[in-house]
Amino acid sequence: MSSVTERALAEAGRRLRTKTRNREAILAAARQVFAELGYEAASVRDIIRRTDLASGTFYNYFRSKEEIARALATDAAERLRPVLRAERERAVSLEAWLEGAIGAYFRFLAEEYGQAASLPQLRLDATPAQRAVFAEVRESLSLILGDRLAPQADMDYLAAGAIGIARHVGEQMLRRAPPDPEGATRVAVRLILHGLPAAARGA
Amino acid sequence: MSSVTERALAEAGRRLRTKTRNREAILAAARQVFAELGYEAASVRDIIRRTDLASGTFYNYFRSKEEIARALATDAAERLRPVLRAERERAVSLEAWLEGAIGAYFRFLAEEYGQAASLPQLRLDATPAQRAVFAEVRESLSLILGDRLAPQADMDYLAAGAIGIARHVGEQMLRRAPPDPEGATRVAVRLILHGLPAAARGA
Amino acid sequence: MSSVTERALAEAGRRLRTKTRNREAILAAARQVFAELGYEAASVRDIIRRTDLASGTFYNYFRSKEEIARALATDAAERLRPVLRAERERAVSLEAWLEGAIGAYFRFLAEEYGQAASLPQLRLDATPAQRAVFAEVRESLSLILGDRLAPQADMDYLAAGAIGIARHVGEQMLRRAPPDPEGATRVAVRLILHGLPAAARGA
Amino acid sequence: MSSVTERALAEAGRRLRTKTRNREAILAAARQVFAELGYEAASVRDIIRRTDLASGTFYNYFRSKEEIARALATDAAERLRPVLRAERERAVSLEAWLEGAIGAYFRFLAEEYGQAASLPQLRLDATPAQRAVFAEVRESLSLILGDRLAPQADMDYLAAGAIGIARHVGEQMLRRAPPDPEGATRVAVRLILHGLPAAARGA
DNA sequence: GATGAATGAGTCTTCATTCAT
DNA sequence: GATGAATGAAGACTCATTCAT
Repeated sequence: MSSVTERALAEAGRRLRTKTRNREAILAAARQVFAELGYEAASVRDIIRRTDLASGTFYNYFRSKEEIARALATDAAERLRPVLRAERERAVSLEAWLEGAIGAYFRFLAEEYGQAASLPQLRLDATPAQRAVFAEVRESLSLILGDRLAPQADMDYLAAGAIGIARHVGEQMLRRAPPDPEGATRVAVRLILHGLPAAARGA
Repeated sequence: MSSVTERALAEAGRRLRTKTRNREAILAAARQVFAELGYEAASVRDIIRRTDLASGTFYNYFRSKEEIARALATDAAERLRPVLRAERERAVSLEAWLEGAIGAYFRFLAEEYGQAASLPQLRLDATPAQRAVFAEVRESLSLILGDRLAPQADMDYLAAGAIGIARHVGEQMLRRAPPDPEGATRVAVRLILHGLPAAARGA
Repeated sequence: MSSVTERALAEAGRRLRTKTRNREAILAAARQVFAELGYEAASVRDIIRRTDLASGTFYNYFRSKEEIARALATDAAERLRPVLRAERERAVSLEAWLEGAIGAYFRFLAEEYGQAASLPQLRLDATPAQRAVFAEVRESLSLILGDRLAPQADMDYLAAGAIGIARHVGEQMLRRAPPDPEGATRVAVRLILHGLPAAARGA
Repeated sequence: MSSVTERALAEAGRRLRTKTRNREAILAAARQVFAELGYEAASVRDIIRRTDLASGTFYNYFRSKEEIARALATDAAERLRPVLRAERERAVSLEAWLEGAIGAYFRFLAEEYGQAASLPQLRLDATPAQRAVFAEVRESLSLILGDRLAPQADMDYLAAGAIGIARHVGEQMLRRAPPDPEGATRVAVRLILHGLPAAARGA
């Protein structure tokens, strides 16, 4: 291998690594900023200011503010969904599935937003990938409940309720430092399985 | 009473009524616009365009866009809180209180946002008045659960879970036309009282 | 008429006059700037800087940079066309028509761009109104030439040639201070009617 | 001659050829892009994207976008001028000179811009070389007209008229696919020599 | 108090140019 | 000499807010 080729390869490698590093830095900054200010209030300059890059550089990586927001949301949803799916396949009972799925979600939240000075403005149904997560949950519930599901039961309301528990308990968890995914999971699962009085009793 | 004074009084009355009417018109328009577009995307011109007033007039009633948003949130919370408080005082059981409180909340949502073309971006903890609602709920729960509440129980998580159910089922309800506060209340109450499997069974 | 109404009317009148004045000021500034720099190189700030208005004010009068450019072009074309049309109807001979039309065009140029420090970047075929002017000329020529027009004659080339003369002689005229529409018209008409040698002879 | 020297020479030759090839490639791309988009709207990236070079490489060949535009204009003018000069020297009559010069100009246009999807924004007087072409034409006309030129004749207007014909008929020609330099030349020459009525008669 | 045009700071985005490799 | 990512100045445009009438 000629030294010219060698050098070119080394160069390409280095560049690729820099690009990846920059991309990650921008994504991380955007995650924080969106969490703190919300999509609209966050400006591209807010994002780029948290990196050591120049404003124009942002646009070498993302075509627009909207694109990075979508990328972030899609990315989160796409990392979450296979985990939920795996939990569904592994689960032998509603309880087991809830523990797996909610635990995974809370650990994900803690990792993703544990650093952020503030709470994310989660909109669970904005992008296709996010809608897919919602559908995944709804479908898993139907499947696992099976014939315990009365015909007149309103699956949309029930799934909304379960997701509501997970999201609000999750938010509450993020308010604490350090976040405690295990404890939060225990409460959320009990709430969903047995209701508030039972959960309050510590059952 | 001289007729001069009389006339002045009449005049003052008329003015006051106009002021109140304008203020209400602006608040109503803002409620709609914020619900449809969210706080940031909504512009003062969007709001004022839905009234028959001029843009400058907005600032005779509210100091800024932020102030009207806060006023709206506070106003909603202040209308909701006494209702919740009344329900607490009247309630003879957890079930009765939940039915009263959630029913009131859902009817409130339906009235307030039933018209809006889109969902409100509620942030239940932004203003003092909103925080007060959260505290109200938390306290009511503590009170009503009484000694059924194990010492190690995490009241914040539990309240968050209950509120999560109410908010997400409420949002789901708003997606339907027409909204059905009674049905939604029934599901939410069952979920909170007995958990998902029981609610699914239609218990 | 109550003094309230009176005052309101006076107010409305004053405002209307201010609006008209501002609009004219912006148009005049834009005319200059576009002439000096060309459409692309000219910035809205260049335009607004030549008025005593603030940058945002521009957008109270024109939706965009493109719109004002179109407005300017359309406006010029729409002032020119009826004049050309009138000349066509009045003309008893090709010579009379040319003198009328070219004279009108040159006087128009002198008025419109005589002040400008530099030459306009005229694009005679960009907007519909401009195309209409070109069509007007082409049609007038056909009509007036009548059966003196050989069947194989290429009207597009001929009209282009006549217009080329008018535009280049016109530009040349604008380079002189003060511009001399009469002299320029005389040369252009002779050139078109009899060709260069005859015009050179001063025929 | 040592083989080291030989190899160095070969190397130098190869480099020179590469440099020339790259330069030509960039110029050709720029010619197209400027013709299609105009100077301002064209970006250096547009130009470089039509070559197989990298964006930074552009600046090894041209100091700036402005420089390449000037180079292009100068280059065109410098290729055109000797042809016009030769025609002047060869010409035995005004007609012969016009046929030679305009024919050369139209063939030049057809070659240079025939491919372009759109028309060039020619500004015949921007660069020194372009001004030289104008002067060349003006001078040739004076010379050839000789004493047929009345003392009071305005040579600037006359030259402008002739050039106007050539440019507009030339543009018209470029609008047709394929361009027809011979036909266009015939019309332009007749127009200049005898005027519009004669040209229309097909004389 | 009502009006609505004027203001100018701030937003997203583009692009000529530089520079480390 | 070639590469292509980084830079940051500059542009078009928006909008909360002010203010003369």
